[in-house]
Amino acid sequence: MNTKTKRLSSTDIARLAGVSQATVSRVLSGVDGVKPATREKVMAVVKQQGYRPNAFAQAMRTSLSSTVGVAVSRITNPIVPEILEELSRQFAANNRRVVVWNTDESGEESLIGSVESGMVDGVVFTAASHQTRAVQAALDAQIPIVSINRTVDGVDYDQVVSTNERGGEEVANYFVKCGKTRVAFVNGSLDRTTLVDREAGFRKGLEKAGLSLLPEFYFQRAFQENVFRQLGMDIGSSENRPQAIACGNDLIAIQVLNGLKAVGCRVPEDIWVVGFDGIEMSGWDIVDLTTVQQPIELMAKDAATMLMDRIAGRRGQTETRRYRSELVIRGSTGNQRV
Amino acid sequence: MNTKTKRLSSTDIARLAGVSQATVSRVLSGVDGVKPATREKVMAVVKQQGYRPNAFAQAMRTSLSSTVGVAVSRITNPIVPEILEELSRQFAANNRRVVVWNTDESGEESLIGSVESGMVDGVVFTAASHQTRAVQAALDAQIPIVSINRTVDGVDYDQVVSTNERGGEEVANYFVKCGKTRVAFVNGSLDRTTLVDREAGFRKGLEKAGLSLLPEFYFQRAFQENVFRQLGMDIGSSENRPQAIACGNDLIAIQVLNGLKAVGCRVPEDIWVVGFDGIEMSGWDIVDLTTVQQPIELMAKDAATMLMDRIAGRRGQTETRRYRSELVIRGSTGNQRV
DNA sequence: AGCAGAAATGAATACGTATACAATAGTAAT
DNA sequence: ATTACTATTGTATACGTATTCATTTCTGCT
Repeated sequence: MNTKTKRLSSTDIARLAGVSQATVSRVLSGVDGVKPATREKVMAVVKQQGYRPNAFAQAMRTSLSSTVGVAVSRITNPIVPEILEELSRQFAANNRRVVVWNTDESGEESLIGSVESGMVDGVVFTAASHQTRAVQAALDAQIPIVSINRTVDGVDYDQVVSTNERGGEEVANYFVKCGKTRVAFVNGSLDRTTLVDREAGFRKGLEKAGLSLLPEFYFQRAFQENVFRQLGMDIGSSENRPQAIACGNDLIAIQVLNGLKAVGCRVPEDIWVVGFDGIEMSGWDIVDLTTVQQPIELMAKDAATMLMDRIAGRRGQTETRRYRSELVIRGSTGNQRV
Repeated sequence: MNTKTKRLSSTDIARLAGVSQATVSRVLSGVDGVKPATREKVMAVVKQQGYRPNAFAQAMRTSLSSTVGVAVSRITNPIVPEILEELSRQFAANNRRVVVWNTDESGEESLIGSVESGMVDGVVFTAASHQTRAVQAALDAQIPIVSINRTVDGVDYDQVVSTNERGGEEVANYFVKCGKTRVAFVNGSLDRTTLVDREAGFRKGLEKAGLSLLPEFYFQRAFQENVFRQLGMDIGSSENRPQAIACGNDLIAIQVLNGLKAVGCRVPEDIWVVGFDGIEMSGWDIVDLTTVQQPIELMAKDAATMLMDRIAGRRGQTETRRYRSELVIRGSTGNQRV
């Protein structure tokens, strides 16, 4: 326990196996041109000594880190772990480490630092706001990036998006067809393109039906502890409340549900609520939230693949892949189909 | 965009600043003994060129990676992001990168690989099951580790735990004092010490009151999609159901709530439910789950600090820090205080 | 057996940094 | 001005790997 044994190097293995360091390297990197007998002899020593190549020396020599970064914000929004799970699965299956940055606080500095110091071979940006400088840093460092549900004007990179605007429109259509004409929209910070697009689609849908979103029924707040719950309470206890509320994402919708419940406003009897994202939780019996679902696992998988392909130099033009989102009708709108 | 510019090295900076590479290194690592004028001259070039030291070369030279690993399992359990958020905050504030391994699938191999190849300076293990080999790998590699709510017999390392057994006992006492004598316990995989301890405490509490946990009211399942929801449905629709259910953690409890709701069994009127962990969601109005709350942020913060101290060689004996958990009474037990 | 050519291995080197050691410039005291 | 320092900078080297180039060892064939 106290005997601080030094890590073995390929040179040590070479000495023990009676070969040169170059041969050890060749064996471990799996190039051919090594005699099977030699290979076995080396591998025996490697196994016996539990040797692993030093990742940093490898990275320095090859300028490849085998590490990718994932930038997330608000990791406690349940959609983030869902994305992370799939990304981790894909990257782990391809022998890549995953560095996660939570860019809420000082995270962006850390991200930029890692990118600029060559720590990562590529970065996945997930829907988020305060990462514009980091995107620029990655572009400057000529490191491949992919984004999920996130767009920055004026720069082009591979993207995976869902049909956010169309989804918003679909919610509006649904409301209209069900006779809900006094409708509200609750949104978070407008620095996230997903939220902007969803709202735009919703407004467009209303307008196509000859309606419009009344200013007193439009609410925009920065995401903070209990802000949307309070909003739900306000809406639920107001005399002249809307018949239905559409929300920028599921987490907002759930907080609104909390607020409504807190003031005894019943869903769906007194008011309808619709979310956006289709997080797993939305399907729970105790949540039962109608939502616009996006195939988030597929999107994450796609993003991982695109990034790895680009890192390997297997891609040309940047590309934007669009996934169709889908309205899933549940109890928060009385399970009412159109 | 296409001009693949090479990264600059400290040697390049040295040349541009008219000094030696060693001086550049001295300036950037902040050692004293550099004339202020020289320092400024170098820094000017560094700034102008946007130079950042190569992280891998630094790591190789110093054998310090400035990276810590965090091993999690079931990242979609909401307590995990809560822990990750606090850990990220602490580590980012100390200029350390965070590598996250999701050890559900192939994750453990990846973890072991990273540890053995010297990728990380230390590892935080969060409550989990299939990481025993990884713990051993870290110990073998003499890399500092800290665990949160996790114990492996026979090996000693720094730990942060909450009073899991005592919490379980407290739930039993609560049930008994409220006159609930026909009680059930629903647990997940017993390879997690938290779950084992909570169950043990619950049983102990019952026994102290002269009761015992009936075999037909003890349920143990491996965590899988809808397993606990199905269990909730079974319990809720059985003729001879218990008066109250204690669960190994909040996520299990919530799935049980889902199942109960699905079969129209009302909480708390028909049956009580209690969770364990105190995830944020448990306090939501639409969940309103009585639970044993642990100060998870404090625990995560403590774990991060302990790990960094040990990496810096500032710690002696291994230590176990215990945090008091606390029963938080909510609607799933009718808000009934004792 | 001798030889050409292929196959396998070894020797040498570079990656970019931090640091021990050597060398130089600067300073104060005589 | 000379000495004896100290402060500052430069030179050289090592970290552990992958890879180029040179060298040796095998083959098969005559």
